[in-house]
Amino acid sequence: MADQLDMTFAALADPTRRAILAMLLEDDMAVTDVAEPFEMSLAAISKHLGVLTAAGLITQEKRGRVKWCKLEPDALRAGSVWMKGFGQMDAIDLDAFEAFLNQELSP
Amino acid sequence: MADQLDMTFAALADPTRRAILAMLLEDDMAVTDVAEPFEMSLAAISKHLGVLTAAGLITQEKRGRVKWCKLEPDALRAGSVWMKGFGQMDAIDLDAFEAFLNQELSP
DNA sequence: GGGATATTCAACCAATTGGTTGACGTTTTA
DNA sequence: TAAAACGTCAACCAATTGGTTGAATATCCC
Repeated sequence: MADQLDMTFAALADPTRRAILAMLLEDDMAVTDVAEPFEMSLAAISKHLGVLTAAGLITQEKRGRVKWCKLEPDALRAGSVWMKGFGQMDAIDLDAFEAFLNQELSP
Repeated sequence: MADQLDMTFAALADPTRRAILAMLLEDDMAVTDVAEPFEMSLAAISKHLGVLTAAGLITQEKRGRVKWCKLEPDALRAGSVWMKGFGQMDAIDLDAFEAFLNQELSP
């Protein structure tokens, strides 16, 4: 199964989903309002929100008939940290990083 | 078509490709040597390297019959910068990275 | 109750992805 | 010169992805 990093990066690899995250940065939003600026069906947006939710990048809470979408920026942490590891190699603990590499290599 | 962020994140969304990047962090490698630890065909690895090259995450240079693969860590910057827009990312530092490593290591 | 609103579900479709195998072109080595 | 090593290409396949439409499920309001 796809692990956390797989899901995080895959979720970010779509411009519609990145745009949704950017919108949610401003404020929590209902599904219908998230969908409004996009030229695609509500069902398509609902699927995108499902991908973002599965990746933990957003959470959804239903109040009445409205489902509110909320950004979870902490979920970006793992991915961001992984990326940063490639820019700061001179600064990090090499032994720990080796161990991390070995773990990535064993499926 | 797919823009730079699309390709960067999509390339990172596969554990084989992340493992390859991690290997290249140690040193430049020939395609055959990149493929060696994986239980899949050389052609499959060649395709993964193509995806990484298209995303700009690695470059390949042929010398003789050997094609050397080299990490291009700067290509991660666009994605890293995008993620930084999401607030808490500023808090990421060395301590966070080491904590991440330790957490990843305990099964 | 009945109609409008909010969202998802199910079936379908085309395109993409990640893998395979076998043939092929280069370059090195014996 | 012939064989081996390095790597890609082409064709194929199954599974996944991103989208559609239409029906279904809740919930709110009159």
